[in-house]
Amino acid sequence: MTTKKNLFEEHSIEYKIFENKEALSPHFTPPKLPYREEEIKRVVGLMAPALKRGKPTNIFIYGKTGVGKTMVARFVSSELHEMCTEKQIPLFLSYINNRMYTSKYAVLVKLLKDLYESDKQYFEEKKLAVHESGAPPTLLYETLVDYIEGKGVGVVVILDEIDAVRDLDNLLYTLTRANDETRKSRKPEAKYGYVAVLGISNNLFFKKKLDPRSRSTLCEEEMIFAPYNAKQLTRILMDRVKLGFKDNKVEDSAVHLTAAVAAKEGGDARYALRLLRKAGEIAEANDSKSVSEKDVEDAHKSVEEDIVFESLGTLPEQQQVILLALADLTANGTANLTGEKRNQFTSGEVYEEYKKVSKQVVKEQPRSMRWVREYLNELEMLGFISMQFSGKGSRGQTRLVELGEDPKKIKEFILRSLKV
DNA sequence: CCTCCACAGGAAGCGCAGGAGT
DNA sequence: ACTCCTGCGCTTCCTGTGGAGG
Repeated sequence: MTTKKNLFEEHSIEYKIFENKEALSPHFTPPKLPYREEEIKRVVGLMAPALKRGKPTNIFIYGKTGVGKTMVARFVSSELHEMCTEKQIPLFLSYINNRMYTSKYAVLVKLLKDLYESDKQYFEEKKLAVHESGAPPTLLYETLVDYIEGKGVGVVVILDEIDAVRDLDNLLYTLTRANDETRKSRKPEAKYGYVAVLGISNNLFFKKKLDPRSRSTLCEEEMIFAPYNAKQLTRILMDRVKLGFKDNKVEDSAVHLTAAVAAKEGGDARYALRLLRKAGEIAEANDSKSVSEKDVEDAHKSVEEDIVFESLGTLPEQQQVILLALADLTANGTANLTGEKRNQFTSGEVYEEYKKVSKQVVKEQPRSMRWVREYLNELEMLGFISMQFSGKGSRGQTRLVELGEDPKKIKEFILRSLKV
């Protein structure tokens, strides 16, 4: 006897444990942000001038992943936007994730596109063109200034993961110059306009690389978000449990364990939620009547692997090849004269291995050493490897490269991701 | 002390894709 | 349709640097 199965059948199953799975997703904005009241208050204070048609203070927010930086920024700015709309104060809000827009040029194009989307009418009336890549940068800049001046609109740009912008100095200079220009040329009848920047980063050290002028621009006001501790995470999770799960489907002990694990991982709330969601999925799949500690433990392992694999998979192919080469070196543990296993390799050694792997595994011409050094820097920034200068003991000036994760797993993941 | 090693990272430039201006 | 630009990914060339070797 044939059982006809609809393709969508498994997606139409009613959940027994989840009430609203969305509430556990990283994109969900909860109605309340516990333990961030102070930070919210401060950002509100700094942005408040917008309500009097003044330029908000530029803000730089720093903190590890999953400590609510983006949430606070988006929450406060959308409230501000709401209030401005109510009071009929022109304000434009743009959220840009710099992981996707990694140059001044790309950011400018994105910003203009957003402006166009929100105000097509004005753009067409004034015959301001929307530019795609290829347009001269000065033209992009002029369009931006024209719009701000002509409309007298305040523009608040949230630059998330701002450290990913390669020519950040240049970008900040351009944006602030737009301010000076609109202010200078303001005729009595002209309306007020400005660009305010809210930068977010989880890498404090990048600040040192900025040139002093752009640092003082960006960091007019600096805020540091501390990681959540286990107790705070528990409360955050409890709130979400109420929203995301049916009543009494998550054991208290499971929540506490999740919070404890996430606290140890650096107080990352996003991680905690992901863990809880995975635990819920496991419980759901097992047809359990509630989420238990055991489910959280199981989720811990699989989430850990998911995260590594996901981030590995988004890397450019050549960077994956480099990691593969490094993993090979580390796994084979090329013994030195004294016979001990090494896990650090000079950039030259990595390059030699990379050349081999690139030709053999991916049938491709290896990149030049100069460019591989650039790749290595990127991989370090992303935390896949760590590097330090070879101090004494080594001849010449080089850097020692070390893999951050277990070489066997990296190897397995990359081979899977490259499909070879 | 000087020189050399083994790189680091800046500068210039090249081919390409793709928009602007004509 | 064309020429002129620009950004992007990358190579080539180059100067800088800190310890090792003589």
